[in-house]
Amino acid sequence: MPELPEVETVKREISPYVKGKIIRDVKIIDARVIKGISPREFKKKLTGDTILNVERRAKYLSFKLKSGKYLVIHLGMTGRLLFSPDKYVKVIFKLSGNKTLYYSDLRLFGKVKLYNHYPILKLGPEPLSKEFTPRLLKELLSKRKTNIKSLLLDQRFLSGLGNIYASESLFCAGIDPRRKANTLKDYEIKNLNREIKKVLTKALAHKGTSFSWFVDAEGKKGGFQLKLMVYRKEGKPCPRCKTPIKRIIQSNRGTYYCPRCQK
DNA sequence: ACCTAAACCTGGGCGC
DNA sequence: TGCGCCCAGGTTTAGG
Repeated sequence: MPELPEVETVKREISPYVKGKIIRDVKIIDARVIKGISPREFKKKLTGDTILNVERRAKYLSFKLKSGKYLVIHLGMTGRLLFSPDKYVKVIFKLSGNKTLYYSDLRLFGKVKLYNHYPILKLGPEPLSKEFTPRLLKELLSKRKTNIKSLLLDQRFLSGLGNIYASESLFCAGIDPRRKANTLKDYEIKNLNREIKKVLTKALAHKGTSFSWFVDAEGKKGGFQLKLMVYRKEGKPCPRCKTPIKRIIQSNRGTYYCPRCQK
């Protein structure tokens, strides 16, 4: 489900409601989502602690706790943080002020983990940060021989992009997803850098993309699925030149692109 | 060091 | 209705 814009949307929605709240109780419905420690330990360590704030890094949400610990949640493909339960609730956090936060996850690719200290995650730069410049992108690309699409999905290279926004950014930049990373020209790198920022910013303004799974904490869908150019549009006309959109497989993931517009 | 394929799960949608 | 297949917003691993 969730890439940077979706995770950021969840963060913005839940922050005001969970900040300053005490975790009164933790109920674990399915222990498979809890990583690193036993469900008993998890519940014991968390109960009574206070949530100071919520941050997003890449596709991770981290809850900073008063004790100095960090509760880190990755939504995987179908993870949700909700204020009302759905069919697939796996963990229940009872908070002070009569608020309950539900972690729901159909496919169980998500992760809930408790760190004793600030988590060190092996992640590339944030695409919406000032640090992510054409110059930095050029530097990162220069060492890599793999295709540009797969590289954009690699979180150690650049963090926050997923399958939707990788395809969309490459379309907007007019770059063929099969191109070897180190063969991109300077002007293409500049375009790609700009389009990544543009696509993510726009998606964020629409509160993310919702096909079937993504909803925010209030259960509301995003709106960016109406703005997609190529993603999941195989056979449909390219919005720019009307050539049918193609779907290919790269690193076991579907890639959508226009064979005419993307060189 | 770098790259790819498969594994982890459950469900929706389609053709027959 | 049902079966079998393909598809799905992600990450980690095993192996070349």
